[in-house]
Amino acid sequence: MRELPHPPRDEIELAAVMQALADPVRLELVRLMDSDAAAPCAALAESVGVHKSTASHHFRTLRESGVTTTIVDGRIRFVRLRREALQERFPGLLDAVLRAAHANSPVSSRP
Amino acid sequence: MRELPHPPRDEIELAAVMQALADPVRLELVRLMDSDAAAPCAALAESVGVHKSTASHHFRTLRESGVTTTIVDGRIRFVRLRREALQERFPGLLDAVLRAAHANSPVSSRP
DNA sequence: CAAAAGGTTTGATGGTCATCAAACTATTTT
DNA sequence: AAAATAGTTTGATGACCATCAAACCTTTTG
Repeated sequence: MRELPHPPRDEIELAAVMQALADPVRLELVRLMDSDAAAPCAALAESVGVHKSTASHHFRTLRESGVTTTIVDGRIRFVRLRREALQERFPGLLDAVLRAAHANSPVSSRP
Repeated sequence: MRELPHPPRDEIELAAVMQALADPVRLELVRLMDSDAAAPCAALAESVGVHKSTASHHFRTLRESGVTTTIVDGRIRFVRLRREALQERFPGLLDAVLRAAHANSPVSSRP
């Protein structure tokens, strides 16, 4: 059970976070992470419908920007949002983005 | 005194706004707009130190994403943040970004 | 009218990025 | 030991983007 490297809280950069959250696929991934806090990468990747190498790239971008942290358990990776770190570094930002992301693609409107 | 076209409030897209705010130069521009609500484009462009055609491109990106509105007065353009529209569409998002941008910038501590 | 001022538009250029496929690594299961 | 699982890495490709320079447009000023 080890953790993949990510930037310390005080070195998280605004432009990098904004960049990470500016892609539709990554926006959808963080929306899913917000709803299901402990989904493995594979499940998330399948939900958004991209190739696994593409998903891997997106998870790396999110992690290196400081948005997520990744925990390796055997051959499975769990990704979760760095809520407290982001709240301390950029208060209200993640909450506002998540709220907007949920409003933009409501789960309840699925047939 | 006419206004350049921009997307109506309900058609502003999250990914487009995030994209617009993911560039360091545009982030600096909106930070300046937050501090000085009525600066003409030329002054802002000079503050961030880019070529005027580059500045023009950035102002267009901000306007077309829904972040700003532009008013033409003679040969001068005034750009301002669409605060109410953004607050209604994505509550708290612009505030959080502006707060983060000000905190990140060593120049002045508050608007 | 001519010149200046404030921007926009149009290339051209270099860089970054999202995507997929294929090969690879590491762990677990059979 | 072999196969399956979960992902990463490494190209390759095509798209988009930030930048500047030069020409252009519109409005104001001399």
